[in-house]
Amino acid sequence: MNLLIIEDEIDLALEIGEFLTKQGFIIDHARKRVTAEEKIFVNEYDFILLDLGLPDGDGFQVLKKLKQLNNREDAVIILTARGDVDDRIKGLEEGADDYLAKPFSLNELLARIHAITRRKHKLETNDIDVNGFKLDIKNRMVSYGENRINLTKKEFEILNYLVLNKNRVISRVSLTEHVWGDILEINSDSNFVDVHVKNLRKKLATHAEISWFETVRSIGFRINA
Amino acid sequence: MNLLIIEDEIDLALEIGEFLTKQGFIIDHARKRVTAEEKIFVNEYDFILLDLGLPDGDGFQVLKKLKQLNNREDAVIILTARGDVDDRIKGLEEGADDYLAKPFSLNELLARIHAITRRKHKLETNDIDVNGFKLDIKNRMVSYGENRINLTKKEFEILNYLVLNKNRVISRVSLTEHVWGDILEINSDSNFVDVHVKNLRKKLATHAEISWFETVRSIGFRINA
DNA sequence: GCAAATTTTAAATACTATTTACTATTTTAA
DNA sequence: TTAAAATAGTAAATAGTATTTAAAATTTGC
Repeated sequence: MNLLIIEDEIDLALEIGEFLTKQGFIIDHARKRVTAEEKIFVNEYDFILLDLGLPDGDGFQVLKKLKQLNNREDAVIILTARGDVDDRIKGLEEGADDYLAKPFSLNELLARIHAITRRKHKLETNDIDVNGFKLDIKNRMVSYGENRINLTKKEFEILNYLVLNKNRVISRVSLTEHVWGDILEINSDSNFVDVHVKNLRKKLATHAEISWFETVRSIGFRINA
Repeated sequence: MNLLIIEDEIDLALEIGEFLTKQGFIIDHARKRVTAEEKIFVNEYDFILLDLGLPDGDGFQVLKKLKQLNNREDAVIILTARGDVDDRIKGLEEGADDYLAKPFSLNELLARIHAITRRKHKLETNDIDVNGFKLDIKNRMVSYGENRINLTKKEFEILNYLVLNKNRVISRVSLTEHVWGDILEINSDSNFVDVHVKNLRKKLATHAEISWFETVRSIGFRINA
């Protein structure tokens, strides 16, 4: 999953970034309103952490611009100063998914992210069952019955993203965007996505039949469940 | 569906072209006003992406010329610089179907294209029912009841174009234009249209009776629904 | 700083879609 | 009724895309 931090306090942004990178997230960072907007127009994010007080404008402006775009599912978490109740209310009214009062613990942030994922995909728990395979999104573990399947970070991220978007064709571009980050910086005439998909499939296939993990020719992949 | 990109930034045009080609679109490209106009006179497009700032003139001129032609249903999406509100309004007044502010994400473009298709054909959703067969235009999937039907790109495009123009006879030339692109570059004494229609019919017919998929002798095909 | 694990690149192979070329069948109209 | 035209069907050649493998580069964990 990819995440954009819109925050001018660089130390804070770096701290969050480092923590979430360890959790397998792909982090992008904008310090100013304009850069944030540029990034949002071009890339799609699973999560956006939005600080309201930016040097060149108001976080709400960014939120408004985002909401004008079509077909976007970026989840927005607003970062406010503690006690600033009005901002929180306004944020939620403008379509943010959650807010977090500064200072907050990184674990709290992570908990919110998982909560939003559950809500967005209508999950009861942090576990998802896909044709007998169990994905534990919180602990980033995959198993089939009693057998643990050791996936690398990229393999897990691919599976995770496809599973959360099951029954939809996910293009290679979109998969790249969410698992590797900013498309503009990626060498697109390589086949690294396919190689990882191959390795992932091989690991899964040792446990069961995986015809539900389809390739959609010339577009991308789809997991049927 | 075919689409003409009128845009002088070659990198942008190529990026859009590559993305939409993967989605099954047939792409044509003009960098200058004059070439764009020539192409419009010769071919009919499902969609035209029109950048306003062209090296040899104004995009509005192209739009005006297009609107003077009769019996045309090309949908026009104007590309403007973000913030240029006057141009958007003028564009819509001059008969454009939508506008898109640069820079934009490719998914946003695709969303607009689908929205226009729905509007143009008065569809409530992205699904069309044709005598029991279900076409999901967004995911490019066809099914009959619970059964998925795997169509190749060309097969899907043929069905899609005929279905969107149901109850009208579509000539081989017109079908060729919209599914294969620029007629001038196509070998017209070949029978590839018929071969694909044959293959498509065969796949559909395994699920149900398809007498509604008619051949109109010496002209083309018609889907009755 | 080294060894192991992971990611990326690159090239070969396998597979699927598209087009061509040809034959068989159907339709039309003299 | 029959010959010409149009369409339907088949199979092989070509083009395009996906999969697999292996090795190089990079990152991670001790």
